[in-house]
Amino acid sequence: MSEYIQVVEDENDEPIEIPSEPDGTLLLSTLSAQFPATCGLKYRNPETGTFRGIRLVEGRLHPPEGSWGMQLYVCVFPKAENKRKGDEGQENPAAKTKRLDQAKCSDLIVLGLPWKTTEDDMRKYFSSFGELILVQVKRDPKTGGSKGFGFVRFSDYEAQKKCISQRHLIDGRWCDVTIPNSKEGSQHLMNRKIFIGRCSEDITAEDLRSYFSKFGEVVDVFIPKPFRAFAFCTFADPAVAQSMYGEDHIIKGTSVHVSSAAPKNFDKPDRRGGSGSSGGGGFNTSHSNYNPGYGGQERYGHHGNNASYGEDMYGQSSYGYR
DNA sequence: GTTGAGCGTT
Repeated sequence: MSEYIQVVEDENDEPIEIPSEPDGTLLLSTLSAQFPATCGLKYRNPETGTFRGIRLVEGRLHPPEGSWGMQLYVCVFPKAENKRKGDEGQENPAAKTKRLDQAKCSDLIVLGLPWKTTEDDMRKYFSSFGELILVQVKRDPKTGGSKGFGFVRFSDYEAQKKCISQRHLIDGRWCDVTIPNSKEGSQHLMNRKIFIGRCSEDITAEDLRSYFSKFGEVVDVFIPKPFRAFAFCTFADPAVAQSMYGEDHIIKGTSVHVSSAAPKNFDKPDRRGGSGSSGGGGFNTSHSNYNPGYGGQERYGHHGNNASYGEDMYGQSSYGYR
């Protein structure tokens, strides 16, 4: 049964009521719609006053005793920066302010631009979100050809938030906008996406699109070539993606398994030495290592595809490489 | 055969 759950970011805040799903679980996406960047919930054990963590499985938070009740739940945020061991005891009120202070605009990377898109095109498109103070298309210095990505920066943080919260149809291709090299950024991109495992080779991108469109608007399908028995499907709405995590589906007679799309580059498990925290603040989590050895030279060859589908079939070319 | 692809000459 669906119910409303009282949630606060900080124990002293006024609660916001968040709806659970019909099965009683709370989608992390529902929670993060009200509390961006939150990664979980905790509540105080009434008997001891100690915080208890809420179980999180496949994007769903599970009620502690079968029901959420009138209990107050407190958001948990990733990575308590600034906190040395032993400091845990005091929740200083500055903590919240600190997070708010981070709400500054940063450069945003625009991934997946059509080769033909120019800075003027980008400016035209993105200015609808707010005032732009940077627009760039990255090009090969020799050929002058676009590298298929660029950067924008807004002056208004609300514009930035809006912009990174959705996919963008630019000159006929779906593009992602996110914080460069940041874990937050990649998480953002992942939560609209499902990983489809156990695919058979006869399942085409077209099959996946038409099948998953039953559940919500599909904005992208990706099948690695050569065949590797998995695929990705991106929905316009993160809630659609997250509601499917953990499910099995039959497509063309094959049982495929849907789970969350993990970032390609996972953080190294061991971080040693002082984290090189730049004093500047902002979203500078510099710990994503992006595949240094990869050349990506195919991108410059040609646009012809040995993939199954033409680039214009859906107005985008996720079916080829690129 | 269950985790792609793209990250900035300033």
